[in-house]
Amino acid sequence: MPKKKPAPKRRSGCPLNASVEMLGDRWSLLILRDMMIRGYRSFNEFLQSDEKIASNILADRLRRLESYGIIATERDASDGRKVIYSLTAKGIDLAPVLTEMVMWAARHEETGNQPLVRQMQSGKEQFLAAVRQRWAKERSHLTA
Amino acid sequence: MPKKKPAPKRRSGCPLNASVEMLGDRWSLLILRDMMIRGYRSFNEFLQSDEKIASNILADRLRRLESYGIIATERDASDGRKVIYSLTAKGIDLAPVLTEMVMWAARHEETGNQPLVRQMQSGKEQFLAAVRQRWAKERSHLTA
DNA sequence: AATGTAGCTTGCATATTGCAAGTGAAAAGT
DNA sequence: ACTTTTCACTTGCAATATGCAAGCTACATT
Repeated sequence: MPKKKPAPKRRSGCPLNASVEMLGDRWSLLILRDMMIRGYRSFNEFLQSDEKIASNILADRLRRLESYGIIATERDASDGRKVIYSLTAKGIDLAPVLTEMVMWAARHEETGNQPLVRQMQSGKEQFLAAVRQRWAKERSHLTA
Repeated sequence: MPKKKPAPKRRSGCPLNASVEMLGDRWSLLILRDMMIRGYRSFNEFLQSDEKIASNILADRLRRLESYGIIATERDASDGRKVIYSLTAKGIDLAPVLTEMVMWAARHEETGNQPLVRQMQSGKEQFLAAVRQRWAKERSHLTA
């Protein structure tokens, strides 16, 4: 368990409010989905995602997510233009939140019946384990 | 399982995007928390909640949540001024989402160490069962 | 050297939010 | 009965956030 932040001034002390202040907007969770499920890691990949986020908003959200410790940025060693965005442990811990949101919408709304949904429904815990494992593998070069 | 809505035009077909379009703002989930966990049912109760939502925003969010079928409204039989807001089945199905968001923040942020958090951590499934049971009880007058 | 690419920033129009005050109908108090 | 409160909002307006198109800078490629 990583150390917790001393919490900036919030509207209330409720943990749900903390989550909402960090993630409660129309883009942050979609960026995290792209990182967690699709393996996106660069600015241009996020830009080209289905929902078509504007580049100024994307830049702002990446900055915010980093300031919360949910994602980390590093420069690409072999290409000085590229920035690599990756999930921190705190970010990967959001997997259960995303999973529940996907399952809820799949259950109550007419959405694309992506393979993702079936994968989640057929075994939530296995799905989460797979996400975590992939994440650990991708990070291995940082801790090695 | 209730019938799904034919989905208004969305930015994408991803179920997570559907969830974010319905719930991705700074207030909706807090209103649902108040209904689900605190048992709030009236406009004034929501207004007085810790985070101090503005009355125009509250009115707008209640309208939106109703339009999505997440909450229902009825007039109070014994007081013609009062409107009673309650969760639908679709709304109560958000309990796992709220739970995961609370547990995530409690784990990674310095938030008030409410009894709620401990209750959730000590047994998520029991907590969810309790919420659902309380909800079923409150609704019994409607289905009787 | 010229062209392309990645990750942004800037300017500006539009939409959303937040604050304070006000409204109308119904209930409670006198 | 009539005055005051309560409840669920609405309105006006300033501040903030969002979205679009274009531009910019540091690399990288040819």
